[in-house]
Amino acid sequence: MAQHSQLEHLADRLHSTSIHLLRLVRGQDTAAGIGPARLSALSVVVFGGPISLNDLARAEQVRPPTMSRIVDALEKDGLARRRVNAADRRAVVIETTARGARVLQEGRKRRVRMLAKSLSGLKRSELLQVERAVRTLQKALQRQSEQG
Amino acid sequence: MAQHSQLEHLADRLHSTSIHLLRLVRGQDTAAGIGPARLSALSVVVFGGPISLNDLARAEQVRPPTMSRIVDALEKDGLARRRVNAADRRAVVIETTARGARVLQEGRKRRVRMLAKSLSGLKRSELLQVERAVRTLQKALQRQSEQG
DNA sequence: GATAATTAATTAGCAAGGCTAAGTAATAAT
DNA sequence: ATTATTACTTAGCCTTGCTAATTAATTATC
Repeated sequence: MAQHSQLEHLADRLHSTSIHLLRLVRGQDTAAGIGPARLSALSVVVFGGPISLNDLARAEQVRPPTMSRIVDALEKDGLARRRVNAADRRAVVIETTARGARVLQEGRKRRVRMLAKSLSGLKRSELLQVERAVRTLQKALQRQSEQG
Repeated sequence: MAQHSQLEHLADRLHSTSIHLLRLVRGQDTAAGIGPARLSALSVVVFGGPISLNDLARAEQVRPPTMSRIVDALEKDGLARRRVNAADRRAVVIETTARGARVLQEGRKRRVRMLAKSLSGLKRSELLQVERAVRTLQKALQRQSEQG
């Protein structure tokens, strides 16, 4: 019972902390003229290389129509481009442009500057603690999304 | 230099972990017929008690018009109600209803069940580690949003 | 006490980003 | 050859963010 209630409380705080963290960086992202969904998708393409629309949607945990529109916007802004997959002409391959890679890095910089301001008050030991916890969480979340 | 790059990496992972965590619970929230913004605002009212619209907007880090519409939706669903502040008749006081408190608890349960599944693979020591990190982060984020 | 300035909330209207359902085109299977 | 499946897009809905402009109440000033 104490176990359950503690876990519930932790889940609540995790949720609320995530919400507030994202609201904090939101201003920076939109200042770049690129929203979080676009930035996140672009990041997958830049770091992971060319990828099909379906795979990108899966990676971002959104439905294909949603990703299709996000890619529309990225293309319109010259941050990514579609290419037909020659081997399977139903499929498209999404790849970044030089501009896309540059904008992504700038977005990261802005974001990290904002978060760094928040984290700068923390002691070295606290930073390490957060780092370890993030690694733990990522592992747990990934396991979850793989299973379903 | 190593410092900066480490901090940048941590910020990136914090950001991405937050996004993925929220996407994970999103399905559960919308299953309750209540979106994340409404749930979060309702939670402030339920746990913090009656509050003015402006203060609620500030607490949720959104603009008053955004909050006004969120409260509209909560009212329409019978989860909260507006009351005129007798002392200052420009202001409204938002308070929860019995149904609001109940729905919030149900939402929490659904969410915690989902997160618990993710966290259930963690050792007790890892849970404590995450708990400490969350507390640290909350402190840091709060300080940030107070300063601006 | 009347007028002006400020404050609290709302309304109107836009954009991003989530969804489902339905359509099109290409490939795979029968 | 026909049928089924697959990849993606289009159309249309909802939520949630914003700014600008409006309304109503309070506070400050003359």
